[in-house]
Amino acid sequence: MPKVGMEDIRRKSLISATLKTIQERRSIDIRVSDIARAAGVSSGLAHHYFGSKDRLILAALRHLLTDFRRLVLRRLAEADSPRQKLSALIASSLDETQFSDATVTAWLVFYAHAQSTPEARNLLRVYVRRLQSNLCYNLRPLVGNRAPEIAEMIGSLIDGLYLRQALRVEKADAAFARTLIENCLNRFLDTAPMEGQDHAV
Amino acid sequence: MPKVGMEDIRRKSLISATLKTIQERRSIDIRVSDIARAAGVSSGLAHHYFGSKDRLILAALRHLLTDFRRLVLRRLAEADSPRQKLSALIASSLDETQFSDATVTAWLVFYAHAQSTPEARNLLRVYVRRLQSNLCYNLRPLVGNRAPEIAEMIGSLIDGLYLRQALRVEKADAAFARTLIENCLNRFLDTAPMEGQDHAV
DNA sequence: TTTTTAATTGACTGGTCAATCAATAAAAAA
DNA sequence: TTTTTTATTGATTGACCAGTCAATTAAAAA
Repeated sequence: MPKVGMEDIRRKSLISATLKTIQERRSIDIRVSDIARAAGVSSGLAHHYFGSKDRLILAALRHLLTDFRRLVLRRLAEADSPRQKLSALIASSLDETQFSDATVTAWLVFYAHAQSTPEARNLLRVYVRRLQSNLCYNLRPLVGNRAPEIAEMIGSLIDGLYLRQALRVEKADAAFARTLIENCLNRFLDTAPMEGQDHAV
Repeated sequence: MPKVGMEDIRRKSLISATLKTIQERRSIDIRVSDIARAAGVSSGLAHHYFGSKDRLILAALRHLLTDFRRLVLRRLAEADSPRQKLSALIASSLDETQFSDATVTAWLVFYAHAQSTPEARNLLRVYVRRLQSNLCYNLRPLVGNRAPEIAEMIGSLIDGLYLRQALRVEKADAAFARTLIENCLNRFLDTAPMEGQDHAV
């Protein structure tokens, strides 16, 4: 039933069906046929467009990351000062949709998947590094050369809150998580020496 | 070849073979026959003693958790003051062996596995809750009713540092991670009001 | 209209693996 | 010694599933 230009539509719907299936099954151990059914097509078509299950899964990860990046950029654009940009970075990681059960589950599943899949690992590493350098860049005017350490702290806090959110039955509120990080950050800003260092890190 | 009392030996060696296999493959997607080979027995024997792959994997998780708990208790016993106990809790999570590539990988793999396996999830939740209440209990004399918030922060930091360690190629030093958390904690101790609250959390 | 070409299906193949089971071996108990 | 009991194996079964392929449909191009 070929209406030309279906490819793009199918690819997109297969990719979101993949995410949806991973989220519902709470695992990466899913069948291509399930994904295809969720997208309303045959399993053959999934292979036709993506070649293999692995590549389809990578495409889904890439999609998750791109979505997130879009969110970050949008929020960053609305912020003026470094301090506001820091809040924008925190807020985009811990915005209500990102901190939802489905999204958090997907992240965790992909993180684990990346352990045994070099290409997934690289994709995630890029994302981590980008967040890290964003944080660092905006921290520098505020805390000088303690920026890398504090960036690492904030980044770890975000990831840790995700991990714990994934495990919780009664999901925590995204606002709670944001406040927690902001509080922590403020502690370092209030009293932090503008330049000059104390402990090596 | 029955020398009586083999059961205990086999169970133990199958459990550590399971952990080892998960760590080597960096995945929970492993074959019973691989585990058995690593333990030097047939795959039939693994089923004989554990009934199913699932139960063997749960036993491995339980073993990881018990090992960790033993470490925590040992370190706690050596600490006298609440402040020292906090450091003991941090140090046991981020001790050199716990922060090693193999261990960190196993944790991440199990965390993801727990998303789709209720029994694994419960085991991990118990571990998180126990750490949390330990932290909280020892924070209370130092920071009053901000204890829960700060405990959540430290717990999240630990988990986040694990997650990032798992992703890194050049593994970070455990001492670096400990220092980072101690620095953060100190910020809250130095200036924290003994009682009395500011923001709701 | 005829031909080409993109889209799509679902049956099929081949490989993989968890779990079972009947058989065997030898220590321990009688 | 004979019998029982425990330990152990590896071949086998049955289910599952990724990926392939030949066939079909209908839009688009000629």
